[in-house]
Amino acid sequence: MYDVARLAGVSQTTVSFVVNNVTSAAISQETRDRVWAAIHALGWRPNAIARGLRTRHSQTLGLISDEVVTSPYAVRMILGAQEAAWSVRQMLLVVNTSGQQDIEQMALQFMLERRVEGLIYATMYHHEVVPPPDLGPVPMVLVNCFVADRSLPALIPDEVQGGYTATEALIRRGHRRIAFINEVIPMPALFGRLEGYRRALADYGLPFDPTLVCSVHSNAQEAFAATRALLELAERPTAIFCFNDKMAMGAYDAIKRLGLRIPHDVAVVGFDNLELIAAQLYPPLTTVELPHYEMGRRAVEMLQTLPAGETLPPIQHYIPCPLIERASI
Amino acid sequence: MYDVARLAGVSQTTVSFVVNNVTSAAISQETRDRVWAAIHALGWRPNAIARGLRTRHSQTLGLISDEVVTSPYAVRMILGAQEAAWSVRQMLLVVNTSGQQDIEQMALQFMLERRVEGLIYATMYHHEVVPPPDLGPVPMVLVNCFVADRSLPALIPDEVQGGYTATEALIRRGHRRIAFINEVIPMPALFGRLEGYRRALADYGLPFDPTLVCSVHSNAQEAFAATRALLELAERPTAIFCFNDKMAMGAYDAIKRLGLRIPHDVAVVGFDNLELIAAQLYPPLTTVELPHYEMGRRAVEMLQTLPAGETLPPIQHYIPCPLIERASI
DNA sequence: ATGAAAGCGCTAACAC
DNA sequence: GTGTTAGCGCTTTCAT
Repeated sequence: MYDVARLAGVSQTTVSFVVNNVTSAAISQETRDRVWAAIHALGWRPNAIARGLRTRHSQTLGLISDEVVTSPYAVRMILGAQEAAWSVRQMLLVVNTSGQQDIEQMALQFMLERRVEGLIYATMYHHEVVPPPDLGPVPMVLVNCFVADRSLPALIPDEVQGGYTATEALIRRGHRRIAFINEVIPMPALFGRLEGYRRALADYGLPFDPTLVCSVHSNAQEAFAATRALLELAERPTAIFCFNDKMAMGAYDAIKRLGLRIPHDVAVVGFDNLELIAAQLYPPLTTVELPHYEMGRRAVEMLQTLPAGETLPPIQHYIPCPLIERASI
Repeated sequence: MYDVARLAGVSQTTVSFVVNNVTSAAISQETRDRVWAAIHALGWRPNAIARGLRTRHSQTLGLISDEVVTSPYAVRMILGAQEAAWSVRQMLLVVNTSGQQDIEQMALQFMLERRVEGLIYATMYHHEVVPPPDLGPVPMVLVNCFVADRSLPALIPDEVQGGYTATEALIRRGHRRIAFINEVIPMPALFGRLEGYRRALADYGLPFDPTLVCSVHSNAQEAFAATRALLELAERPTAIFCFNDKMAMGAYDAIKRLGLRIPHDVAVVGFDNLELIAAQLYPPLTTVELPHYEMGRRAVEMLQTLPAGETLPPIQHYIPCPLIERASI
């Protein structure tokens, strides 16, 4: 910067002023031009580290995740966060902990040492977490997870609304016997989607029939068997709501194997909106989207709105899960 | 740090020495303990920004990608890069450009201002690129892409070997009429895999039959049609090598629709190893893996080995694509 | 309209 | 074994 100043025949202060467009001390246009010319001539680039030291702003956000970075389920979360950060000239420091506590702890330390101005703690699937306690002075927001006592702000999918939306879509198409193949491992998604399913049924005056609801592990194979069983029922369902798209994949196989057509004979709706599956299946799968992009985006947005030094209110934000209509209902 | 020093009754230098475990000036164990005690008492944490300014090391690597971050194809690349960086205490600054030149240019500037010590430029699929010219003094390695004149080091999948491996696996199972449903849009993967397919055939003394090779867009639907056509051939193939897993998904549908069984009647091998598809398909798909994790890992590894200030030799590294055996052949 | 000077929090010669 | 001191490259107050 001194070199630039010397070449432009001004003080280093002036260079700083023109680079940062400081308005309080108006520099003449002619001087500005000289300075910029010198900058380009020298190929000088400001040193963000030095600037950060001085301003006490790293312009950096930390993103700690368990597996989310590597899971196709949720990569859009990173995209949302990164694009939002980008729009306010911040950058994202990411580390994936593979679920290991020690890595998580160290990652947090590293980020705090780098003076990140906010932290996002994200998980691959919606569940309860216990993040490291010592966050120092930086605000943290949870994405796709929450702490037991709700003492940290969180952005989580509105599972109930998602289950409701899926079921309602089916009901609106005239289906009255709607099966639900649920996940079997207890998790918020399981309870929430089931609750949404029941509420939709109730709201439309349809009975809740326990024989139409089953629980299996969420993979194509178990869903295949479950679908088969469902379709062998005396009064078989005309529509199946699958806990996720992987299961819908198995359901498709079972339905086709029985010579039935989708959606003519049996309608199917999934959950997750995994492009790779939903769009490639035949017919393309109507499904409910997990709002990963939106959660990532809002996470950094929340971190922005924070008047320096303050802490975010521990609000649990339920983000809606929109229906993505394709051709399976 | 001054506060810590005062509390421990030593100079600030001593604190620095114990924090950084400086061996050149051995501090007595008793002093070390006092210093650490003070550090914990005060909850002090070193400021990596100040340290970076002084040492001129940011301990940071930049990762610029077009879509790779958001594509399930390649998220493992980030994992590989991040884990490797982690093991040498570096962190990753990531930005996804969505393919926009201006974002790319700015991202590069931002990273250079933050004094990243190395750059990784990655793309979603294997193709030629023109990265921004002004890299400043930092080394860059390309991942999953290359520049026309090969003037930048690159890590790319060995498509030829991948195609060869897939075909060979089929040949070893006794297949002699092996179809290949290739991609239609010209790209290295298309040419490489075809080349591998031909070489394997030749090496095993099998004739190359052009009627067994077709080109379609790489989606399930077109692969469905292509497979159908292939299976209606007078002398139909007993095995199909699909350009990618999405296409294998379509091939599965077509084979099953014709009442044929996999792999008994027709064997299938894919490419990409998209867990989501390959493992969920029934039967699970044998496929060739794109070495994303490995490319990410090696990229940061290469950046490490660089004696400060030097530039990486522009070697094009072809990373092998291993066969992932499941149950479709 | 521009410049002098005082740090931001740390590292690393060098001195004792 | 430990302390003194001089920066690293910037921003920003206060003078001029």
